[in-house]
Amino acid sequence: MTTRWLTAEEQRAWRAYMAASLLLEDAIDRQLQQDAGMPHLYYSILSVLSECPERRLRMTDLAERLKITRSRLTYAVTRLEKDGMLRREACRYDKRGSVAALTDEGFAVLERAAPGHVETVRSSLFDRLSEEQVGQLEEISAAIAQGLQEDGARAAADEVPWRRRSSTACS
Amino acid sequence: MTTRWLTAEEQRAWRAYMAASLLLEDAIDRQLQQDAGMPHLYYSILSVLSECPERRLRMTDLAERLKITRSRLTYAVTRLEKDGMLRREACRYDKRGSVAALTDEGFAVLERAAPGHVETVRSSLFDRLSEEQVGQLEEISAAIAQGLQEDGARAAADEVPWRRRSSTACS
DNA sequence: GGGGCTTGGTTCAAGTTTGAAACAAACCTA
DNA sequence: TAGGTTTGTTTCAAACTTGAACCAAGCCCC
Repeated sequence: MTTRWLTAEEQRAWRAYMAASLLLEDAIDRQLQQDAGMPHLYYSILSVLSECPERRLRMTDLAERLKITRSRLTYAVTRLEKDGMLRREACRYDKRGSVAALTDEGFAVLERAAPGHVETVRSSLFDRLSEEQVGQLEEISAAIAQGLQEDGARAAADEVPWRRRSSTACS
Repeated sequence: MTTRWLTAEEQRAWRAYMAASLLLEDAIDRQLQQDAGMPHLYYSILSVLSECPERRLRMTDLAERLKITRSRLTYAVTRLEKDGMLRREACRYDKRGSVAALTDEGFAVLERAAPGHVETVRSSLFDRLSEEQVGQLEEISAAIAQGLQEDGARAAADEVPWRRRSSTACS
């Protein structure tokens, strides 16, 4: 199969997207590092926890929500725990499991950092977009994310085909 | 000033965007690591060089095009040079300067890796979007990138106001 | 033409990410 | 119920990124 190269328009879109996503992540990381002393991912961990029932969540679920690897999460949680932002607890149902629980201090830090963070997201992103574009961005992003998650699932299911999920024998 | 929190729609867009950009970068990095033995950024360096006159470019210009810090580039170029993908040359006009020049081997590696890379970009991104959405993505990205670059420039100009760029005395 | 700032680039230490390997608990299934 | 697989998490080494500090070489300007 001969390569389906990118059209001129696709190239422009791809390059613009690359530049934008790099610059945006950079701006946000810098702001949070300045004002909260942690990179964006770490802030997101606290943020997700803060919205969970009882402000706690299993490691795997947390990793899944944030779309990061478990090992990356382990490292981040270790640091956040050292800093007192959260605590690791044993899971009551599954002795293998480990649960990250936001501490009061973690919640306080989050509350203090949130306004600055939102302001950065707003001024870097939403202030530059029309209302219509916000909707477009959501749809585009959702389409991409959905596709890639399916891919991931498919790949996981396919790897090492020996006696795999014997669902209604699909040759 | 009270915080302008994100609306429900903005939150959805923001989360979808975050997920998509993480997943996309991951997918691309994984593919390139597999097939070309280097992460996306390193591939991009070769790619940019390959399109320059004489396949060479000054470090600072390269960093500027890729929107990365000089120090990050230095590290990457050092590795790529070790691997024989490019060579560092002295700049003829400016003795401080250093120029990265793509080697034939680097070019060959790039050519070999390009089809797989394009296929990944296509299947992860463009295959999921309508033609209209490609245009929207470009506009959205361009708006964000432009805004953030201006911010960067403004910040650089503002820092340490003592006797700065004495353009037509503003304030 | 000698300070003093700016620019181009690298270096260094500290922090983060990656992927593979290790472990242990849970889940089959013969 | 023992043995083999899967699942949840951590560990480890190697690779990468960050930001501040550094070193030259250019630039200015009195």
